Amino acid sequence: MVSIATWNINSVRLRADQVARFLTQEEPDVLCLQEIKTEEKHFPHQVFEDLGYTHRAVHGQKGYHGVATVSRLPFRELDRHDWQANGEARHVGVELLGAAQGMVIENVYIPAGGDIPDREQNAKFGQKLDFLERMAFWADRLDRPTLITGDFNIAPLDCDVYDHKALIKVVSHTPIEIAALDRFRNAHGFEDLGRKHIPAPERNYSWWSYRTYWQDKDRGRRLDHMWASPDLAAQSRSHRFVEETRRWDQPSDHIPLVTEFDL
Amino acid sequence: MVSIATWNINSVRLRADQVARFLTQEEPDVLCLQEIKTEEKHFPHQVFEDLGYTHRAVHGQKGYHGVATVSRLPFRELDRHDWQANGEARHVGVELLGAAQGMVIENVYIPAGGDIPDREQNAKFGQKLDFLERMAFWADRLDRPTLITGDFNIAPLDCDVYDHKALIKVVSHTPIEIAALDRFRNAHGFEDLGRKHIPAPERNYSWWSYRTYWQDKDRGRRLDHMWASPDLAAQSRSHRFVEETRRWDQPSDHIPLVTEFDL
DNA sequence: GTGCGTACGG
DNA sequence: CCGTACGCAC
Repeated sequence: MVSIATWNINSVRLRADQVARFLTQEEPDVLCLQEIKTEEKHFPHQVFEDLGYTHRAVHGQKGYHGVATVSRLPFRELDRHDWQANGEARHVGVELLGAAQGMVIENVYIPAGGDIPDREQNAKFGQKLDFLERMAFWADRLDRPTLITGDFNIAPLDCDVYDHKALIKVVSHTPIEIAALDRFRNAHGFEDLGRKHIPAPERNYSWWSYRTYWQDKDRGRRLDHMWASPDLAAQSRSHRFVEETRRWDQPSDHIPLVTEFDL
Repeated sequence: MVSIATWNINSVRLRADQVARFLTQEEPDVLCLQEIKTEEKHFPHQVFEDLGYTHRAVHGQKGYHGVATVSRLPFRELDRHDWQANGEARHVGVELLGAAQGMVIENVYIPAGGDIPDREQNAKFGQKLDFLERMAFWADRLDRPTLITGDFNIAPLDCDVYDHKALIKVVSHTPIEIAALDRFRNAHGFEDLGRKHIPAPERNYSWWSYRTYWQDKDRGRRLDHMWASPDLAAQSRSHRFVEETRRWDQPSDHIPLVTEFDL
């Protein structure tokens, strides 16, 4: 049994203790972090080292974005794709060794895309769509059991947001983004583990805006995902979202997801 | 018995809980704060109100400087001098009413003066000297029992710094500043209560640089003072500096002083 | 709302 | 080193 977690931590330095608490409590074999918001030289390596997460691939940059994959199983780092070719740190890929030999874990932070869902008016939205197209091109050539996980910044299903009709024109839930995400998924035939294990239309949010935190309206969206190649998906045994982190002090706006695989 | 305290708090909002802890523990009748670093509209009034400090004179500004005098004895606010005439909030004066009728408490935050002790090269140093000259002119006309207290940003005696020879050219301990401070003191005949009660050359520091905090060299300076008119000084019964606040979490770089008067 | 960079003052 | 303000991104 191998368990893999993902969490957009929104600053790994500020929340190093929360990450430690999560790792101690959930004991995943691998944790994929997004928005670490630091260069590797300031990554809190010791916190992970002390908890047995001695294998780490940190792809960081100053202030924004940044991803890291930490593991207590040995792995080999494969690549760091820059699908926008703009130098942003949004991906790191590793291949597990040992017990889970051969499993590839792609950790990605897809661009948020700005506020206006129109590439003429908003270059960031165009970049998000282009990023997804390039990911689709890349996925088409994948030929190994792959888990791609992270913050996709898209809530694809109607039931992935608290109000489908209200959000259909809001970046993260527009038809054009969802179509681009679908092309990417179909390019490899990924299976959406979130909805394999928690079937639609069940509530399954992973993100809540800080701006409406104080309200208790539960205005969530499912922006974080774990997608697996068909053969690997068949080996997934459980999947859960760890919502209690939201109730910790100064929480991230995202919660972690954890999947267990029979391998 | 009336007890008066002074503390450069270095942000009263960030350290409102530390101020509350200090007030609960030491129970001074009056506390003079400097570097509150906030406009009055964001001053944590309720914290003081809840502890019985229902009389407050807050002279704040956005981001920098700012002084406040809080009291559980009634007082009347007298004035807010702007000796630099540059709009900075560096002084507030009050007159105690009731039990301690007639005692005037002048709360002041003298400019730090920049890094270079030369008014040709460093305008801030000139402003500090000018500020002191204007205070001397003002002090010459005082005719009531007055306590002037706060962060004077000058360590006048050789024993008021950890290394007299090393600091003689460092702003806060240069002969020209000390001479200006002496003129101010002599203009009214103030008595330095810190050295009345803790005679030179006894260790008596009130400030340590954040830059050398991690060292434990005790590189302190006596920058905070309580000076009294001769008649009032004769009524002072005890004086102490409350160094334990330095060991609290995220401490101010200054510690509080407390004086008790027999009146 | 909450994070980080930068700039400024100490 | 440690505060605040501001701008930017999400």
